[in-house]
Amino acid sequence: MIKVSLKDGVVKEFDSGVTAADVAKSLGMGLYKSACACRINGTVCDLRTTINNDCELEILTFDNNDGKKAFWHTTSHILAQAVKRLFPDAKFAIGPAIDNGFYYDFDVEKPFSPDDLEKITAEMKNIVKEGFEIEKFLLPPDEAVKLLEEMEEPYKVELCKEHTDKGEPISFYKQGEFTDLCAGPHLMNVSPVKAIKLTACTGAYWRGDSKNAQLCRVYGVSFPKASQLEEHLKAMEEAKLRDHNKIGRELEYFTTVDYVGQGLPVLLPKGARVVQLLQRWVEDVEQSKGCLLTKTPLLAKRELYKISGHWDHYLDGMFVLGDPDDETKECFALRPMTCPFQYQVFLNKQRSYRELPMRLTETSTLFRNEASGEMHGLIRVRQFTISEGHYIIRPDQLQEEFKGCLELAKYFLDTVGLLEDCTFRFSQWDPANPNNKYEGTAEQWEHAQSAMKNILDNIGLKYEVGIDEAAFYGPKLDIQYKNVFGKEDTIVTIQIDMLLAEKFGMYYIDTDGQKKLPYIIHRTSLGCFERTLAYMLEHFAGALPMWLSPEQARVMPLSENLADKAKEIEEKLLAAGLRVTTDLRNEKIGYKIREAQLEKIPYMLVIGNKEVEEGTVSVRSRKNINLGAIPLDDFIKMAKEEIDTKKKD
RNA sequence: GCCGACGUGGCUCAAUUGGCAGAGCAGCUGAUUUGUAAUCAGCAGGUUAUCGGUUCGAGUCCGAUCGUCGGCUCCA
Repeated sequence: MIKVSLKDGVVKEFDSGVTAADVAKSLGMGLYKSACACRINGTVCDLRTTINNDCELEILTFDNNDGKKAFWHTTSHILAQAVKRLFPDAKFAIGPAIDNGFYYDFDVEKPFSPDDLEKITAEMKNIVKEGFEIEKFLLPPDEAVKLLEEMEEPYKVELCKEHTDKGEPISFYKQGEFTDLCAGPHLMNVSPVKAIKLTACTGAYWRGDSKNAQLCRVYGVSFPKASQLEEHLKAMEEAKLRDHNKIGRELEYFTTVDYVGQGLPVLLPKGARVVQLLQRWVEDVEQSKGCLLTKTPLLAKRELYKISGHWDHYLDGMFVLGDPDDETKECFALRPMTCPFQYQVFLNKQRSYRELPMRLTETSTLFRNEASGEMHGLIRVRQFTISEGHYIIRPDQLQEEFKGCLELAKYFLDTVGLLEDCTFRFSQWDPANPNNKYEGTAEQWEHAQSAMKNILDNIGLKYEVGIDEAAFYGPKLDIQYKNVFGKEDTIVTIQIDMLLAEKFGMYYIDTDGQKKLPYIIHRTSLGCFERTLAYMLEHFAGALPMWLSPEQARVMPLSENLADKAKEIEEKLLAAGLRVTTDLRNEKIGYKIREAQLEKIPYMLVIGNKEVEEGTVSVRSRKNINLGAIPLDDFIKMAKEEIDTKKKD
């Protein structure tokens, strides 16, 4: 007999060799039926896993993330089975579960059309009705390869061969006539997959390398119940209503113009105002924390980028003015990064260790010639302005300065309401990167990365590791944020650079009178203003906090007779430093309110005869709360407090 | 750059198998002088993204370009 520890400390005894599914069944048919996978001593496994020793066991249902993933992974196999039936020539690549569903990559002559996807969905439903049991079997590596070769699945053969040198058996899953190489885990049966939706069909490169063949990737999502699928699709639709690319245009924060160019948004007065407010705030806070503001050129000669390494590593990403290959003529390029420009401030004269840390900061406009398919609203653009900084430090100052950068970024992100949804990624190099992306020696990289790891672990920061996500000169701590579609981008990055100082001959005279190389921390504090604004628009669904609202209050007289009084009130509010307009149009109050609500104006101040007599304003907030008549001075006081405290909603 | 979807007044959308480009909102003009999410009437607004092709005839079919959206790759 073995002892199995279950949830809440319950321990039950079973015969050795019992499966996790048997244990689930013994706990109740309800649990058994809804079980998707299990966790044995912390490892996610199949329910068909046999248990031979004492262990901790958790049964995972669809409510659990790992349970969901098993459910979705099985759905991806059902998708593959349906494709095999309808398109026998399709070759199969990979088909994993992802955060919000699953996908499967196929090599097909012609990408699937929306019509094809409908047919495939119908076939998937048939397969679910056929109710196949899912069986797992193991083969020795050579037999596994042989089977996949017989199945004429070249991609699978390639995947399988990578595991053969370990000598361990290779696992396969089989449902009805369909067999797939797979590590699992999977459901016991296809039947629970009741509600399926194939959401998209796109291109994706084999092994994520654009040099490889492009495959046809089908995305989908599935649920045990139709109602859950409906809820999910509804939630997706609602998320799209917060899309900054939609509301940012509707609310007149920005626009784009075909003949200006892709990735070159035009900030309209409201967008420009918010960016201005953010910039002033960031610059002021940074300087109060010991940063020195710089203003450096937006372009430079090719020679500067040759020193920095950007010419070798980043030429494709730069806007070059002149012929880059004609060495006899001057050639300029718009700057894609601030680093080499800001270093010139340090290089201006000989520096002492006493001057370090030298914390340089700049509101820096950058230009990157991104691939045409990459642009997205304000999140991914070709010209953007970033709160960029380079801290030139002594090696012994690394930990403290790095922590300072992180604290600063967290303060900014928290104040604008985005920190709670951020995640942290420790981006490391990949010594095996095939494109010769990284500068420096393995020793230098190990040194920089272990220094960063120590700092992160000392702080106790929770982070994920991203291999091959580093900058060409050093490791990064990336602060990541997801847009309304679930796509993740970097909002803030803090990087340790032990390489570039030497390239630029940046030395300081240390206490011993010797020239020493400093370390450099590259960091943003609030990231790029356009991107941060985009995320704020999504987070707040367009209703930016009062302190950042381009228009904080709107005065609305009930009739044109009160226009003079309304203007007087507007003047007082403007004098108090509030951003206010007056709606003098000859319209009903309901109409004016409706427009102000749709524009997300924080406060609407209704003025009638009663208010004029009393010296009050009737205050309505955009949260649909009528605050009633308030003395004007009291409203000003209330508004100023909300602004001064940078209240988040 | 690659894969897929898409592009009709400022916005949201119509326009039968290829057969007169239309509506609501917004705008302008006038009336209305208003109490917390849309007052009424009139007027104007279009080389259907651009260029080319097929056709008696193209918003509709074909090709190219530009742009938008979702992925891939890349990246703040």
